[in-house]
Amino acid sequence: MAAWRAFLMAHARIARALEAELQAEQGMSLADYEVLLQLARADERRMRMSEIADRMILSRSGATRVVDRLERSELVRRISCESDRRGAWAQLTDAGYRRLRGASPTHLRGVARHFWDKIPADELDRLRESLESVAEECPRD
Amino acid sequence: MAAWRAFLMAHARIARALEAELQAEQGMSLADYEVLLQLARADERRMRMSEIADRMILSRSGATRVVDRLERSELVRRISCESDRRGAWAQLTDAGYRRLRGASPTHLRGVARHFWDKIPADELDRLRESLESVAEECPRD
DNA sequence: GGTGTATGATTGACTTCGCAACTATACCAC
DNA sequence: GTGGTATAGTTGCGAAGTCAATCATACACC
Repeated sequence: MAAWRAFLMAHARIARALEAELQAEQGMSLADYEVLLQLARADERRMRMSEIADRMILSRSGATRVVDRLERSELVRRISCESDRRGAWAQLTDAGYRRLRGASPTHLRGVARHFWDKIPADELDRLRESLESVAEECPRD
Repeated sequence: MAAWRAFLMAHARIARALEAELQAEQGMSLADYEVLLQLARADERRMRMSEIADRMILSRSGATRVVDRLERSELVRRISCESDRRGAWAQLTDAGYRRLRGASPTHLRGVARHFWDKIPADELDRLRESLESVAEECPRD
């Protein structure tokens, strides 16, 4: 049980610290950052709404609202899907890409300081494996 | 970086699953459960508001509101502090204790199924150590 | 003892997110 | 094609949490 509490504790503290740093230095939320990052890595820098929801572990309405916000800041644009007219793509704009690149040093430094650096390298790898298997087998909705 | 993403992923999925199960079977949120649990373990089953905020990694106003909710359900009562009249205790009521005991099997089963059981016992221990050190050294506000 | 600052808790305004309901489109069966 | 069901996304509403401001009390210093 101690491991579980440590897990919750670590998550809460790190997430809060990263959020605060990103907000202070870059005026961006962690959620927004993560979405921009996923989009930047995606093919043609675009993803379907539901894909965003899945990767972010967000409800579908949650995805709608994140993209709403990002679209208002012109970091992302919506493109309706040709092949399935119910669907929509969210695509990273150039401004969005620049914004992401601008913010990433802050984020990477934060993750390093609060997470990587505290964990021995060999343990980091085992930890990744364990957590991946935990996430993998967890009910997907 | 993969370790960090796995960490986020695992947290999001497990927390969501536990929340859903607890809500479905016991009509209780995870946040409320955790507060009741901390209170049950505390001396005289009571804690100061700010202590609750710290342990839950919540803002002070957040703590006020959780206790508001629990007080409305009569699972907790507020007692003004004798020695520092600005302060307040939140104390678990008997009903609150029964509610906690009623809900704990659901929660424990969930943590076991989604977390413990997926991680080899020896790794679980190393993981706890790593995460504790991570949480420990994280800026406390 | 009076003044100034720090601290515990609460409140109001706001943001974010989930659920349930809804719309629009796709797909399947006949 | 028509009807029924499933899926993609959005929207209204409510729940929960934050920040900044506020109030009351404590504490320190002169």
